Amino acid sequence: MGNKEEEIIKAAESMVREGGYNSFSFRDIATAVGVKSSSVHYHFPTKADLGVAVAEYYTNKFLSSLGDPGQLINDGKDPIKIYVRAFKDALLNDKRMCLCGILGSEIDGLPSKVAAQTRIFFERNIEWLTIVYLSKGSKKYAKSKAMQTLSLLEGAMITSNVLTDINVFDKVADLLNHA
Amino acid sequence: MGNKEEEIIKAAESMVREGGYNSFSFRDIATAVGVKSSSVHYHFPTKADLGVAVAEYYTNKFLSSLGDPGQLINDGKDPIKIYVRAFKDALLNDKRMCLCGILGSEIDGLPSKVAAQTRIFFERNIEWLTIVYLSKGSKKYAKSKAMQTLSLLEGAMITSNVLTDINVFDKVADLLNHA
DNA sequence: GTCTATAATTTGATAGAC
DNA sequence: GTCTATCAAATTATAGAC
Repeated sequence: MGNKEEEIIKAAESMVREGGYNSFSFRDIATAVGVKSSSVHYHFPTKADLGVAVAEYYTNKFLSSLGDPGQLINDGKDPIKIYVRAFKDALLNDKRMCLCGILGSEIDGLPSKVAAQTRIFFERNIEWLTIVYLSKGSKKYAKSKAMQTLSLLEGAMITSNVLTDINVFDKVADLLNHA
Repeated sequence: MGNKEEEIIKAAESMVREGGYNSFSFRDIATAVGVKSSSVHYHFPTKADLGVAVAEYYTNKFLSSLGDPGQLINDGKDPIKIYVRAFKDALLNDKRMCLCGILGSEIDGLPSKVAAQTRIFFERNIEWLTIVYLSKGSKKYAKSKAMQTLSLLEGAMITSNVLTDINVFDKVADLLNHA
């Protein structure tokens, strides 16, 4: 991936996470990275292409930050703690929603290929969590637990953001310690 | 509220819930209710005005559908069951996200008065749930539990919508029965 | 209250020079 | 790869007739 491509994707990530897929234009992106909008179109022909690239970039970044669940378990670490921390970091460092949480909430209005890529974020996260819960012994409900954890944290980010109180995230996430 | 105003608000509600605040235009609304866009501006001078009205309308509709929590408790009903059911109804009947879940995820990109009205939805829902959890005896954690329940259900709607599987909602909401 | 007309700006996108 | 120039369509919004 060229340097400019990554710059564009990062600018777009920030803008989607601030106000959603329809909240920014190619000109906004161009200004942010110091080129003209036609140059952005050179790298990403359509807005949907850019949307797909951003969702894919974010998904890979997020999942690789988690590490391999099997490895974490072998190392005696608590993968759920790490998972919760990853969401909180997104909220703390970037002071923003989860990219795929926003895209997910808007999914019925997205171009189909952006919607498809958004779905992949959810599927890969559920896979990751399912492996963890399987290792904890809940054979039958591992996938349900995975979906609960993901949903709770997406919701926690929204509520925390709406109430502009970072402590809300911790209070909500604490449910995972008592379930 | 005039009849046309309500028609406009309902059309806008549907469109926001499909793709967010920036996914529709005054012309879209006008076409949907059979008038010209200038007529929509007559009722709601700016888009932010319409956004506020929609968020307020949705909040009142949702909370009055729940009923009074004290009354429900007195009647020996389970308010949490009713609360979960209200979210599921929104998903089932309208086949759409929670309006304020979408607006909440986009909140940093919304006009400030729309953001403020969105915040009110969250606050009023937390108040409602806090009354319920206080009655169940958890004095210290009632508000935290309220925020957990609201967040879980908002997340459940997103995940269920993204995976286009209504059963996901039930599986996620089931966490409330084991916490 | 709704219409026609229109303004001013923004949008996603393309053609072609350098 | 980036630029200038440009396009057609869409956007929010207003003025004024009916």
